[in-house]
Formats: sequence, C-alpha cells, structure tokens
Amino acid sequence: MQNLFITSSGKLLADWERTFPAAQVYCAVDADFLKLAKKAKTVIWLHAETPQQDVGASLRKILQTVPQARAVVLSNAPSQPHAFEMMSAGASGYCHAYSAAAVLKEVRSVVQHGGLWLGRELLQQLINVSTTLVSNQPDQVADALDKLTARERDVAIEAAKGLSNKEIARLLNITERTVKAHISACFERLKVKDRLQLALILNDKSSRQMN
Amino acid sequence: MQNLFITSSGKLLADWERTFPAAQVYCAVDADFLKLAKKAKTVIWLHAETPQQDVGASLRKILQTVPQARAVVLSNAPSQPHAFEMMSAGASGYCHAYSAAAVLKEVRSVVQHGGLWLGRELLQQLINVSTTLVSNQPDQVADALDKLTARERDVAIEAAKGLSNKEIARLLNITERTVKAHISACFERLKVKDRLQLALILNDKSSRQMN
DNA sequence: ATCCCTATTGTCCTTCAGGACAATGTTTTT
DNA sequence: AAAAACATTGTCCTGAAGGACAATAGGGAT
Repeated sequence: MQNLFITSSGKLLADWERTFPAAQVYCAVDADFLKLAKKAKTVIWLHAETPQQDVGASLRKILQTVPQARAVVLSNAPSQPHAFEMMSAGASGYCHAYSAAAVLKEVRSVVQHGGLWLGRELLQQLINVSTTLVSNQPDQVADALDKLTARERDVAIEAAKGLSNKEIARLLNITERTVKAHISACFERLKVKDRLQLALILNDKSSRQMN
Repeated sequence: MQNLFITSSGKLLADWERTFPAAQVYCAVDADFLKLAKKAKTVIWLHAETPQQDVGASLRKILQTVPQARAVVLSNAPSQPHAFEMMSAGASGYCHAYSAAAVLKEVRSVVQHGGLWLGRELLQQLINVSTTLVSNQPDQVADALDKLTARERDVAIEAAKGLSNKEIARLLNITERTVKAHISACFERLKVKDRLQLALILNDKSSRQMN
C-alpha cells in the first residue's frame, strides 16, 4: 500500500503528508514515477491545479503505461463537468483537494479495493440527472414500441433513424407499399401524423439503454 | 454505531451477523424499529427481496419518520434502474446483498459519514451516460446550431420540432418559400439531406453508438 | 466602392409521403 | 370453427418537400 501524489502546491503537500505519512510526492509524471506506480495497491493522487501539466494528460499517460493504476483527481474547485471528464478519462475517484483526512482515507480504501469514488453532492446530481434519463424516459419509448406489432416496430425503428420508405423496403425485403402500410398503422397507434413525430417520440429523450 | 437489518431471509441473516456481530434484525418497519432508527450513526440495511413489503415503501416510511436516517438497499439481483429508483427515493447506498464482508464494511463507513455508495459497475455506467449527456451532447447540438445563421437557426429549431414549412412560415411571419430557402441552407451547412435528419441531430439527446 | 453574406421571395418541376379506397393469405384468439 | 388481428401488396390521388435557377435588397468587410 503506497500513495503517490502529484502536485506543485506546498500547502496541500503538508496536509497530505499529515494524512498519509508514507506518501511520496512528485511534481510531474516522469519515468521514476511511472516505475513506482506499477506497484500493487498503489493509489495515485493527482492535483488538478498543477500548472505544469494538464491533469487529463497526466491521467492518460499514467493509464497508458500502468492500466491497472488507481488514480484519484483532487480539485480545488470541484465541478460536475470536470468530474465527469476525469472519471471518463479513467480516474477512480474525484474529490475536493482540501477534503478532511478521514474522507481521504475513505476514498483511499474504496479506490484501492477497485471502487469508484465521487463526492456525495456529485453523486446525488448524477443520480438526479440519470434517473429521469434512464428510468423514466426509456419507459416512454418502450411504451410506444409496445403499442406496435412486431413488424410495425421493425419499420418504425428504421423510419425513426431517418430511412425512407424505399430504403426500409429494401432493408426488410418487402414492398415499399407494405412499408407504407406499416408506417400508417404506426401513425394511428401512436397518434402521430407523420414520420418526423414518430422519430421524435421514438428517439426522444434518448433511446439509449446501456445494457 | 449500530446496524439495523430488515430481511426475511435466514441465509443473509447469518452472513450479516458474521460481518456485524452487533446487528439487530427486523422483518418489517414497525414502531420498535423506527424508534431504534432514530439513534445517531445508525445504518439501516434493507433487503430488496423481502416479500412482505416493498423496499421502496419501507424506505419512504423510514425517511418520513427519520429523515436523517442512512439506508442502504441490498439486492440479490442489482440492476441499474432499480438502483436509481432506490437512490432517488433517498437511499444512501445500493449494493449486492451477497457482497463480501469487507465491502459491506466499506459501504457502512462511507454511508455513515454522509456519503453515497454505488457499486463500481453502476457508477461507471452512470458516468458513461452522464458524460455524453452533460458534457458532450449539448456541445454537438450547439456546434450544429453554431454552423447556422441566426435566421436559419430559428427555422431549423422549429423544423426539428416537427413543424411543417407552412407552420414555420406562419410562426415567423415569412413566406413558405423563404422557409424552404433557409431549410435548404441548413441542409447544406449541416450536411444532411432532409428535415428528419436535421431533427435527429438537433434533438440528439446523445443518440450516438452502442447499438 | 465592390464583394460577400444574409434575408427574402418567385416559379417550375420531381419525388416522396401519406390517405383512400381496396384484396388476400396467415396467425392468433375466442 | 369463427372471428379478430396481422402481414403483405395494389392503384389512384393530393399535398408537401426539396432541388434548379433566379432576383432583389441590406449589412459588413476589404
């Protein structure tokens, strides 16, 4: 179990060394650093406000060389977009640089064991956003699709992608006339008047489900 | 520091008592239970697969009486929608009912200190969704709109809602012909061939790949 | 002052979408 | 077995969409 810090702020340094006495501090991602990072149970702490280098770049560099590395980004001014960016880039955690020692230790524990860490506020926001997105909306799309027969669904889905009747006909090996029939049936069932509205409700509010 | 469990499964009970020897187990949210729940530093563990009562209902009942309560939902078959539902309902954590003792203790620590807990996979999915939603997606739409002139944008936005040229013309007090001109200009600028594609990219609440 | 971009509108024409009548065979439900 | 629902395809017709080829006028930029 080791902790590696990357920062250029002397102030934070002092705090961190109090929290993790055995911590090693670096100013940049160099060869020495990467060598150490390969050790198991290592948690790397990246200070976002390090002027010399972009955190995102540092993060990618580390993960490229040491894919199994666990890195936590510490920010003086945490923000949702930044947190998402860092987590998407492969960070295992994101928290305030001046978090209490107890919090940092908790983060460490969670991250070391393969977990991901986001602060309470960020996580709450994330859940709020995603709830309306993932739970509610797909249901509406699913509801709409459930109102259609199997074949109508096939056609509707393609139409919603922007394909013309002719294209759908070719794709499904049926006549353009048949496509029209199905599409018209879809309009009736879904109470819409043209394919654009159909596309809107079938794509609307994101038709993604990440399963 | 106390742990209260609600379940009707003897199997889980044994596991939990091994992990938290001082735990108290209940079968339902009753008066006795709620009285105990008021104690500080209490973490309540709700087993989702408790037939007598719906977890969501139990959760709401608890939070109504004891708003400061920290509740963790344990599920035999964790799923993203369910997790979101529980977290939205006010749960402080959501994890697999058969999680290792070490994990449960970590969850306990995080939750007790006011944090929220979601498993790594769930959190990762959450981040994937929200990233494209919060950071990337609005950019793509904004990028598209930025390629248009002010007037073209007006027209494009209405067209993307599903309005016909005639309707847009009325709305903007211009001729249908003019609407056509702007729409055609939009097609060129955005490299699309018809209004449906235009609607798709302008409404695109992140409908990128993963198909 | 000239050129480019934008906004506006015209006409003519082709293609596509969608409704109004259909019909026929298959599958499912009652 | 009869009825209802579904899948398939036809023709005719209207209206909307979108391209071709223009013209006019205003606002900035060089």
